[in-house]
Amino acid sequence: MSSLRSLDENLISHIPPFRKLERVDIREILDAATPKRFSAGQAIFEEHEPAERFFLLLDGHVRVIRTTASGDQVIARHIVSGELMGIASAIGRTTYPASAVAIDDCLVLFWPTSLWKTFVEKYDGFATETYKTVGERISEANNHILELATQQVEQRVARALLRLAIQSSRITDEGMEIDFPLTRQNISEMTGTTLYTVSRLLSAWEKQGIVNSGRKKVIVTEMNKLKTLADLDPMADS
Amino acid sequence: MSSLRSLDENLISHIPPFRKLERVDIREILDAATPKRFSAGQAIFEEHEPAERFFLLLDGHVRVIRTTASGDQVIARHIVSGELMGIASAIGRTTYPASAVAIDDCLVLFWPTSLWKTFVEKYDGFATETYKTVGERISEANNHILELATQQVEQRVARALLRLAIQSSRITDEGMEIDFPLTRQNISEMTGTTLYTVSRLLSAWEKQGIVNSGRKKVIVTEMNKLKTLADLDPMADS
DNA sequence: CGTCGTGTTGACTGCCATCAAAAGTAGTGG
DNA sequence: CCACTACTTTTGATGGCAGTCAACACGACG
Repeated sequence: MSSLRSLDENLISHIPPFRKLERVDIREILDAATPKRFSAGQAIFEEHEPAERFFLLLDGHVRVIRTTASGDQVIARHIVSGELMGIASAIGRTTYPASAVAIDDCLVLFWPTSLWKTFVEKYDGFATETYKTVGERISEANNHILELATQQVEQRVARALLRLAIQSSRITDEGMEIDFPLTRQNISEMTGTTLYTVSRLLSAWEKQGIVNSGRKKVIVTEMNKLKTLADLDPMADS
Repeated sequence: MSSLRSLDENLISHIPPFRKLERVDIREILDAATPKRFSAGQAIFEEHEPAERFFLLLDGHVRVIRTTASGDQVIARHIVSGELMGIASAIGRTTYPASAVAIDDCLVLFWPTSLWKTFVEKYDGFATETYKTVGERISEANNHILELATQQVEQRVARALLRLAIQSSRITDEGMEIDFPLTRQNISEMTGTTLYTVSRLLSAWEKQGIVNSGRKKVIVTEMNKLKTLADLDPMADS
């Protein structure tokens, strides 16, 4: 609708960090933003790179990835539309702590990191809201640690799917379908296991009618049963 | 030396978040602080409790613990003298995300959470420095996730000991002795394993002359060998 | 129709959790 | 000073969860 030179204010006016701002402020923020498209598979930023920009994902899905010295990959989180990313500057970092890769075609806005300070000082509520986001991500990370340290693979995979279904799925007549391509390998990288084990679990769950999965696709048909697996499962005699 | 009513300014003047402040400011901050002692084993604050205070550890060691629904405990981190803790307010939380327990006798200062905002606004550099701390803790958490997801128990335990030795040890003629009581169970809770496995590892390492351990005590005698175990260990034929 | 990425399954292995029992170490109070 | 208790540590025996390797099936896409 609007040209690249003049982004529509409604694009971001409802998104938490900007929600409390006046139209004028939003106008200013948008005028300072650069929009950019990324196609599926493209890297938006890379780990260890100087954090010269911070981003807002307007459309699409992004995977946040860390890689070990030995080449193993771990998926730290998924970013969905409306979330900020690459906000290393917020926490005094000068490089990105992880890589971000577009899962499907994405539309993002970005700003130079130098503007972060301005945003925080000038726009009331921006700081508070983004630090709340940071806080939530810390909680997520800590929960992840707790899971990895104390739970079995089955529970971890169940939880990962639950989170994805809640965070980013569309409802079909079959159930909740995770709305971006997701392979067994991806799931294994989210849960610290192998693609083989994930495949076996999904096969088993498919037989029990809990999920319905295919190539790069997972539909959760029975949330409740999946929740049972995710919690202190009383270990059904399956 | 100084009475409780008038804390010495040198107590905190060298600590990062306060380092850049004027003496007057430090005076103000100290006058608003309440000092308190905790004896070994006492809880300083508990998970889920409303975060009414934030703390500065002046002396002693503190363990930050999270507990699962099923009763498993995980040690998230250790706090050493000079660190802030319970800074949930910094990241928009209203409750503590974990419990803090005094490992040995501790001396802390605390302030009501309501002062956080004042500190951030009034004292230049305080915000920047503390957010840097937050950033470091996020990195730690993410590294921990990476380890749990990709490494074997042996490497994780080696890394945990390395970190402790670097972060909080005194040098003796035997080597680097971790300077607070630490049991096999504690180590297992840091690394997502069992006390039995930790015991076996330490026994093996003792035979190889890498560590020297006893009841609630660990001395690292060969940092380099431990580092080898912590990294991509090329799997010696031990 | 061939190729490549993805998914499935079986067979095997091994790391590490679990259980059990005994030995070592502080700290206590008689 | 010693016996007693509680906690911590060690070590062996056993079993199972899940990783690894290999082979094949399936589906998408040019």
